[in-house]
Amino acid sequence: MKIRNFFLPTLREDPAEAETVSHKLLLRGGFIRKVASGIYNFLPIGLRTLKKIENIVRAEMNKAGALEIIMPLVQPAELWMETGRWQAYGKELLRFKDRKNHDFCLGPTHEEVITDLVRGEVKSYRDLPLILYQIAPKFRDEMRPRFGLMRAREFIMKDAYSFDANVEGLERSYQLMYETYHRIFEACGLNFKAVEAHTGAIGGDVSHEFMVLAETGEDTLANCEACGYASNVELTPAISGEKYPTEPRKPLEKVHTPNKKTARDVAEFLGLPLAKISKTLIYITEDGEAIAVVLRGDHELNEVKFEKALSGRSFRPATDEEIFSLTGAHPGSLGPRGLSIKVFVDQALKDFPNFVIGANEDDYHFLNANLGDTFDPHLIADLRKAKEGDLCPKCGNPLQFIKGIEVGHIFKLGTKYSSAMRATFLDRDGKEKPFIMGCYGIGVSRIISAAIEQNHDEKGIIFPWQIAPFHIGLISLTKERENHQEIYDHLSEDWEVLWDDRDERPGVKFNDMDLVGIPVQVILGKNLQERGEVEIKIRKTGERLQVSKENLKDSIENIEKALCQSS
RNA sequence: CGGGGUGUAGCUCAGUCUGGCAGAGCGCUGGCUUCGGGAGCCAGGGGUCGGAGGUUCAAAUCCUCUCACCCCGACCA
Repeated sequence: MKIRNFFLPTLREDPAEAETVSHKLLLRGGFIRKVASGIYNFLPIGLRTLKKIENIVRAEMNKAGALEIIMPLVQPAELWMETGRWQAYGKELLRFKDRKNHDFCLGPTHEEVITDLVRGEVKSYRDLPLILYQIAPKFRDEMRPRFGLMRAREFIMKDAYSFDANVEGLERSYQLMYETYHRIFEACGLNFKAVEAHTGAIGGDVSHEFMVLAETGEDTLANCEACGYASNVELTPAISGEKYPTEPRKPLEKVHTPNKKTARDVAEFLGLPLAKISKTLIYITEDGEAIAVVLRGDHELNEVKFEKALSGRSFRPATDEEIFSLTGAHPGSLGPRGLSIKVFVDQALKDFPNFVIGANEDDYHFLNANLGDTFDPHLIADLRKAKEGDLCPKCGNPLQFIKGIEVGHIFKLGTKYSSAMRATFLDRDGKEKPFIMGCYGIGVSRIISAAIEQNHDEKGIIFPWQIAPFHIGLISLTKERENHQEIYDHLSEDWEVLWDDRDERPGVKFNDMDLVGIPVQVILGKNLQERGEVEIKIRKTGERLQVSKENLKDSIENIEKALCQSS
């Protein structure tokens, strides 16, 4: 492709609307343009990258025996009512009416549609297992779209759904997809990790997330180098390596702590370590019950664990007014002693001697609180987030905490949707049974952002070879066009080449080529005419080599191999 | 939805406090020179100052309402 015939509107300056690296570079490199918040045009070079990823995903899914289909973005409310998600899904589900006043929504996911399809067509265990997938736009009306393609409202997703006759079949399908996902992300040249994850709104019990490792990731992963255990931190059991000293229980002592609101303030004021100051949080469940949660001052509540402790009931923080009427104090002086509501205590406080609690009286705390003596909790459980220093739940070695971007998520759904929608088949024993389902998502457009977050420098993007919009950027610095055309044709036999044939200054061409992240640059300068040599620059390393025209293809082949191996 | 911020040329932004001719750099068009890391000079084109209403002799600037976008939080594949 000659740039003269291409559409590549690059920007010299960072657009004001972008904050993160990938968002800035996607706009500057002419990959995307915004249409509305969280809604983007893909320009030619952006679409090329998207298609590269799609094709890798498609090839691996097909290899695994999955069958590609396309389902509609617009879906009727009736299907969503069958599973109850028309009510349950919340405002992310964009609902509207057609001209006949019938309710519809834009599909944020396709469990209902696929289950409806399969229940109508598949009647026998003989037709199972079946894995269907699509690569198609999704719409989720995110309350806060951000970071360009990272969290868009309209985005491209690969979603696959498996149908099996029994749990053993689901296990096989799940495992197949787990392995396929590894192959997909490897084939994309990404540095990633599969972790145990929370199932969220899709439902089901077991799930894994696939995380692209990048410092700017929104998720935190706990990783054990010793045994390979890895989980999303919202799921990681908090296992401390700390041993509490056996210390005699001292008598409870009320102290004046004027205007000391945070655990940190109180610790400083009392001259005690932060860990010794407990904090009490008040939450209200969806059915209106107030619950107090007590944690060590240096620990944070894990909301996923808390929700499990509430048997899945959702909750919200209590307002200051509610807190005052429940405890008689304001936040900053709350404690578990003497409360009439249920008290949940994080297990880190078990056997923790003589800690500080709020007195439920403004500006007062108690020293030397002890579980059992000072108050009796209704529940002692693992409620806090795992943190630096905690131990691997599998092997007991210290965990590492790293940041990641979620690009894939696989779930075992079981019969959640098939039962609700009465999607059944006749099994070998002649009995009617609901399909055992799994679902498997990949954020195809998000991968572009994740790849850039993981692979860039101050000059721009450094695409992995496998998903680069072009393999070779050919830069003409002199006017001998016929010679250059010949090299362009020659390279195009084996690779996708973007030829900068513009009448621009060299600096402009170099900077644009660096910006858009094409892995190999071939620079045609004076040496071509004088000595028959061209220069190759490797975008990732900055390495430059002079090679003769004759050796050009061999050199690039070697570079290609090296780039594909290292990533 | 709560808190904060920004809307002025295609892009980045100044001008708004203290009302008085609509600005700069980059990009764009034409010309001359330049040509291995975002060139120089000359000449040009380009604006409902986000929108509506109000105050005023006069509004980008002050007031009211409204819309859009960005950031933080809550939420989430």
